[in-house]
Amino acid sequence: MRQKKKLAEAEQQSPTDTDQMPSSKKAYLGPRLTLGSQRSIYFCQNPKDHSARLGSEFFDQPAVSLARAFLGQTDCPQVLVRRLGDGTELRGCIVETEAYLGPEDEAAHSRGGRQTPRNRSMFMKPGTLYVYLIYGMYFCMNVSSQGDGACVLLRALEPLGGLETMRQLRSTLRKGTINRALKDRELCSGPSKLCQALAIDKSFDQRDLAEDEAMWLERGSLEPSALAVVAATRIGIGRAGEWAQKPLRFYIRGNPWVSVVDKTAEQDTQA
DNA sequence: GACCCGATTGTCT
DNA sequence: GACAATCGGGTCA
Repeated sequence: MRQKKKLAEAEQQSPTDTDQMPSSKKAYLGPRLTLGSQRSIYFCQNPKDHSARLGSEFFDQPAVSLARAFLGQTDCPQVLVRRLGDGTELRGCIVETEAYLGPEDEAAHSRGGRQTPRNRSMFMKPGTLYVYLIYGMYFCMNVSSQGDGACVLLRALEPLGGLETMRQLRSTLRKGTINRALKDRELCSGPSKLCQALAIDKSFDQRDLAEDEAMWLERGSLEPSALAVVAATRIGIGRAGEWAQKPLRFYIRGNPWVSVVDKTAEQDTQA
């Protein structure tokens, strides 16, 4: 497949990264905090390489809890790190997620307890990636959570590092003939956009986010966002009946990298 | 096999 | 806001 070939090429080469952190960040998240002695039970040391990597304990919680934990409901937004074949690291903090609860959830691929080769990773241990192809051309990335067939969809990232590489990956992989330069906020503001920006494809399916060498999660270092998380209905699941109405999408209020803003939900969850 | 649908995105009007 | 793109996976005969 052409797209797969491009991803393979991205693994091999990436441009020199000299980009800075987006300037609009401070406007809504306030000053950065340093980690200092801040540690949680989820914080683990990996002497091999990733000192701030989150371990498997972090992922071992129910889907709703994990979906909120990615956004830093109780501390700060977590950072997804992708290391390409040439050593380039792409970083972005998670600003939007959706929880899929498993067999009971009519919107989940595991509804009714369906277990197929495609969604097998939904039933694997918490922290396992579930990557699938949608509409024949896009990938979506989930992280399995506690609970059989339950997982969390990563919908949007706020890019923190490697923006020029992300821009190149997005421009190369996306559809359309007009090759205008993408704005920062167009890089990772959607489940498939972030997969393109981080060069994530089906080969990541069933990998363990707690152990993988090419991608991991780090404890974020921005200020806590406990009061800024909005709970809204999930996107693109109109046929899921009453489950389509449940507030299982979570995002950081006011964050410009969120894919879809729900003003009604924001009024219902006034900070 | 045949057929239908989709946890999306980008373009056009 | 409408709609096309594009194909793997699920379902059914």
